[in-house]
Amino acid sequence: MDISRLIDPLNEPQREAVCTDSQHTLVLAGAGSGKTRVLTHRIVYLIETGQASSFGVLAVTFTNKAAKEMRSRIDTLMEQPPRGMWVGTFHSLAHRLLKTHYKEANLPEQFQVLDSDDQLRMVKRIIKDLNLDDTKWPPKSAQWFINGKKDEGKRFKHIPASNDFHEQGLLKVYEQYELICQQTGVVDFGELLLRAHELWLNNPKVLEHYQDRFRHILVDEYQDINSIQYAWLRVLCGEKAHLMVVGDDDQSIYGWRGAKVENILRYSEDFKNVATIKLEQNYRSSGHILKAANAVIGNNSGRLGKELWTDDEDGKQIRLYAAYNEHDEARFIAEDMEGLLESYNEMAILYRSNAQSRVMEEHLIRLSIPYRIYGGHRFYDRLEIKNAMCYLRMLLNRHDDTAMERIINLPVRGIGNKSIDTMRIFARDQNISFWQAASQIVEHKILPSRACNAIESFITLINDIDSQTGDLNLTDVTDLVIKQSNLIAHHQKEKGEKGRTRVENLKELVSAAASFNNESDNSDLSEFVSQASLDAGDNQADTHEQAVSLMTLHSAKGLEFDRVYLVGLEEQLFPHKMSMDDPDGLQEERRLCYVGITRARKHLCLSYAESRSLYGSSQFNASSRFIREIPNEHIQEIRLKSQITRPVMYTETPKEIMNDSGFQLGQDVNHPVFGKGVILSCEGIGSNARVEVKFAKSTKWLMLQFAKLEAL
DNA sequence: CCGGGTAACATTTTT
DNA sequence: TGTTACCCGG
Repeated sequence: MDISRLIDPLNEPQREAVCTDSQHTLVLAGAGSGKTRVLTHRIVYLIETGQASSFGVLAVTFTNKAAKEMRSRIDTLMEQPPRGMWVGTFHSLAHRLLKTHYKEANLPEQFQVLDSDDQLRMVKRIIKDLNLDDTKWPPKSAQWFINGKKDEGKRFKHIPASNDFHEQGLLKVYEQYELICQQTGVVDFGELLLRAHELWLNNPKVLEHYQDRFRHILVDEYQDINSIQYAWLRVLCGEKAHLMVVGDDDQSIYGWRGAKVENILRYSEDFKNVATIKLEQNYRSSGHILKAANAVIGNNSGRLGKELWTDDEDGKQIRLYAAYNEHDEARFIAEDMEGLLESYNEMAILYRSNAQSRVMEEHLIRLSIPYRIYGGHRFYDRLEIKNAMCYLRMLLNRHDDTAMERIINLPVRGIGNKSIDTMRIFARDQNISFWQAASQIVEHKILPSRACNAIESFITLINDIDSQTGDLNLTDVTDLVIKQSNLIAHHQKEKGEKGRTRVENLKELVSAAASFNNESDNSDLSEFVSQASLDAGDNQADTHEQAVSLMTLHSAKGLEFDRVYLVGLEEQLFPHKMSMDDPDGLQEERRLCYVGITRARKHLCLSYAESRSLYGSSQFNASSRFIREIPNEHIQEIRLKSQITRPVMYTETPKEIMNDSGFQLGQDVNHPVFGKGVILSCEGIGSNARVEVKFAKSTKWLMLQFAKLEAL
């Protein structure tokens, strides 16, 4: 077998990693050093040299996207697509295991996955049922508590009773929550991992089977692994498996949700015979950018220590723009992009928090620059989609209370809150499911006849749909559901753009079902519903359209662009005020900055605003310490064009700077419609001259030739 | 059932 | 400041 095509394109450390004989391997892969390449080549290498069969390979990632990417890259490397190989996220693998061994895991065959939305509803209800004050125990934080515990691998029974009154409440919620999940046969994300781990521990035979099978286990993004994922992996590996983990301690940015960098730092202690390989040659960014990244991350302590280098030239210096407010910042970027011939697809604006995107949008729209915001709600999280999915869930399992509660009066069929309350209490007292409660209430006419009729119509509806689905395929079932349930009609009645998009989304769901049917050759409804909760539902519908990408630094991890604008580099914002006082928090912020810088291939532009209005009030923050951590020789400061002034609060008397608008920054003006305002900025010449004015209720850009502005 | 008014809220996010 | 969730009145 000729493996030169696998080996030849690699550099020395990459090759070492791909060909290692070591049982355990830690690959420290810096940003842009080719880690996915190492992982995929390694897998194909193992198979083609006969060291592993494809059945014996397990590769774990964090996101579905990464799993998909890995799969397709392996497929292109291999002469024939490998069979029986497991590639997936921790969650999807756990789900698969639990589906197969549902009995051993003490789950119903048709158990469903509870997404965070459903989870929150459930927690809310429990808090209410327990008569807990939801101001003292906000559902969100109870949810956070539960998930945190599960990420640590702790069930209610593992947690010692607490003296703290507040924690006692949380524990009660947790206890009740576990109970209800078990009763209704639903499993949340953390539970998937927890159960999968317990499956190993409680069923030695099952464990043994998988230990025998998976002799080669590979894990991507190892720095992001949490306690329960680690535990699961540790048990599966046992003594025999070969474990290769790939990660970068400098890119650990999910500590706040349970990821433990310690796992990567401790790897050589936890496993024996570890070969450590560092990938430090970077193939992505030019010199200045890389050196800046090294300098910044160099301020962190406790690193495993890597220093990226490149064969590439220094390239362009990093530009630094000092804006005087967030509008100036956004305007500068939009104008900077406007004249470029590069493709918009190769540009990104990265920010620390989502709230920053709006101003950017405004200015991009103004210059008609197409953009796409990442990290919105996932397709399957949209209201109308969730509703439709709940109908599907009801077909699978009538006792899915969460689903039923959501759709029993949707579209409206005259079952009011009072009736639902009665049903809920009835169900709880009798210890039966919502569905059973509904049937009995109808049967014994416990509610007024109008309500009973309505409830009965719901029961009939579900049964009717169910009886029609007999030999239909998945696509047709979905289509049937959205029509028969009247969801389409319901949203069609909604006026405005909203209703239209909702109807479109519902139709999109039918095509999603169709493609699930085709791609995975699977028409199992249950699988489809599970996949929906485990999959983000690919947000990137129109990737082909040219557009600038806007996203948070977190969601930028793993991506790269020719031209990156890293904005809002101000103390309090980045590093964020919630994290900066804690040393670990600050280090994580710095890693985030490192991630941001290393996203850029050729151009990086940093910016900060001297004044930023956030949540109503203006803040005057110092520029971020991260800027100062970059040596000067890599930075080129950009000064403003002559007609625009620097800082100066608008409330103060502005400097004597005139521009083509004839107005001064900070000047008070009056507008016939909007009333009194203050000039924030001016731009354009002659008939294009326009000013930005802050009025009492809004801030607007006005064309001077049209707006009848009066100086005060 | 809708719509308006208003109080509370506002890192980061995948599964 | 802008959004959103929730409450009350019509």
